[in-house]
Amino acid sequence: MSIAARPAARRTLPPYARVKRQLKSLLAAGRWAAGARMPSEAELVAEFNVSRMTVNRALRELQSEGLVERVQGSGTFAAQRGRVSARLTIRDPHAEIAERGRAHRATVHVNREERATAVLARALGLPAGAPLFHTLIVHEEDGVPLLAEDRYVNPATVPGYLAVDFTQVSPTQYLLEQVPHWDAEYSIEARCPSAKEAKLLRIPRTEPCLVVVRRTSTGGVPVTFARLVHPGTRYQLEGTFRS
Amino acid sequence: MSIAARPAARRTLPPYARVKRQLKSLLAAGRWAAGARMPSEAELVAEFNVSRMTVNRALRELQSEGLVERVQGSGTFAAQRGRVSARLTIRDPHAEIAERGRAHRATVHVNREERATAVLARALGLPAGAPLFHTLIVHEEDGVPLLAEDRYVNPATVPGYLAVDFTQVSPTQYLLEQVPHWDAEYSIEARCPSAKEAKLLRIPRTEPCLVVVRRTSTGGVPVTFARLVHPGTRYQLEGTFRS
DNA sequence: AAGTGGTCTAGACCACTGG
DNA sequence: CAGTGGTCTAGACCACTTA
Repeated sequence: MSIAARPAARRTLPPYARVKRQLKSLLAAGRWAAGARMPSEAELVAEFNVSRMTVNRALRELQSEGLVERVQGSGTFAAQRGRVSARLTIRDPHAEIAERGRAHRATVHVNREERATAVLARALGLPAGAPLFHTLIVHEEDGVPLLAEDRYVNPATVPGYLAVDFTQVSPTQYLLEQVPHWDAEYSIEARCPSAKEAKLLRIPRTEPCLVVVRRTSTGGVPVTFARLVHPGTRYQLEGTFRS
Repeated sequence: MSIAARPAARRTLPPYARVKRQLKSLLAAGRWAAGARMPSEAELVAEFNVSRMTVNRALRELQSEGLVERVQGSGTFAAQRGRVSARLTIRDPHAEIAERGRAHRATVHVNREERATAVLARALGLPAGAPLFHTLIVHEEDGVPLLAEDRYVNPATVPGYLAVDFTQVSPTQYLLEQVPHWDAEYSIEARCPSAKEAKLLRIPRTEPCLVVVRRTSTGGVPVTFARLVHPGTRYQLEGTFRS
């Protein structure tokens, strides 16, 4: 046998991956219009000669990547085209800084109960004027401010929130422990900081910041609404994806 | 039977979800240190009285959410704590704008072959001075610039790239069709635009921009290196996640 | 009622890791 | 070598949608 036969390439793709790859190619090539119905699991079973669990896995993963939508009892549908789903990892600031071997310090600027303004009430699904918890914490790495974390919390879901010592435990970490299962929506944008934020972060008002606005809920009940402001020169989000 | 028994709550969670939830809670509570070994599939099978496929699914999903790492032949290990995995959807600008019912226009400012600088050569895994394709395209929505897309492409992977009419087909769309299976790394940061970018986007140099830098490869071969600059006031990224 | 996806199972074979 | 994860299968039951 020639030693040059197969340098280091992987053998054959496993069946579920082959199904996935084929469907991905067809989706990318526009085989189905957005929203159009795709072959059923049974049809794919016949076409690829694999078991239903195998095509099911392929389709489930395509769904989790946002490439198809599936509706029980109805079918599998092509998602909007030209869409790439990426995974973004959001770290707890304390853990992230500690991992780099730097010193993390959190300064608590606000930690109190307030009454919900109309906007906040809507974001947290509470009546206007309802009590809610508010914290404003600045995280520093080796004395350099990296993040201003302005957060509102629904008291009903995390009653002990205000009693936590946030110089020791970050809100993210505490909330992850208290409410392990979330749904969230977030948006990321570039903005100049408000005057207050600039002062807290000790940057000029003209310095671009990465602003992450996040709203989380658990089982349909809103939990927290947070605005995370990172100085653009000191911080960036990173991620990977596969398509 | 009382009709008030169960208003609208969902029934019992399916077994794989219960396994997942339990492990998530324990992970969040710090039951295993980062990198520590977690119970094997066989142990979880015994503990939860489910089949191996069921715990396998739970663990696979936790892995895809970045909460555990799995090594064949070795075991399942807790990932770093305080980590939340989010899904970010990156849309093709043409499709995104069209979907809003707005007019999309792409202006091609650069479309040529160039020689790789040292930095670009490294990013694309080419020797310095190697030829590569360069496009610089500005996307407008109803006449307002939304994105400056500065992209370098490895000619070996997409030889026909320069011949495409990018006023009709966006690079993203074309590349998705040509190279359906990617790996990518990206970073997101807030920056002021360069003088050239400010001019292209018709914004002041002081306006914060969301800058996405993305490097993609297929099967280990680099394909493209892109810098996407969005005016902060006109664009934001959005996403969802579940934990 | 028929079709579709959601899920579970019991057993199986393989590849890889570790001692 | 034993233990671990990676994957497949054939059949099953259920819930939901559609007609």
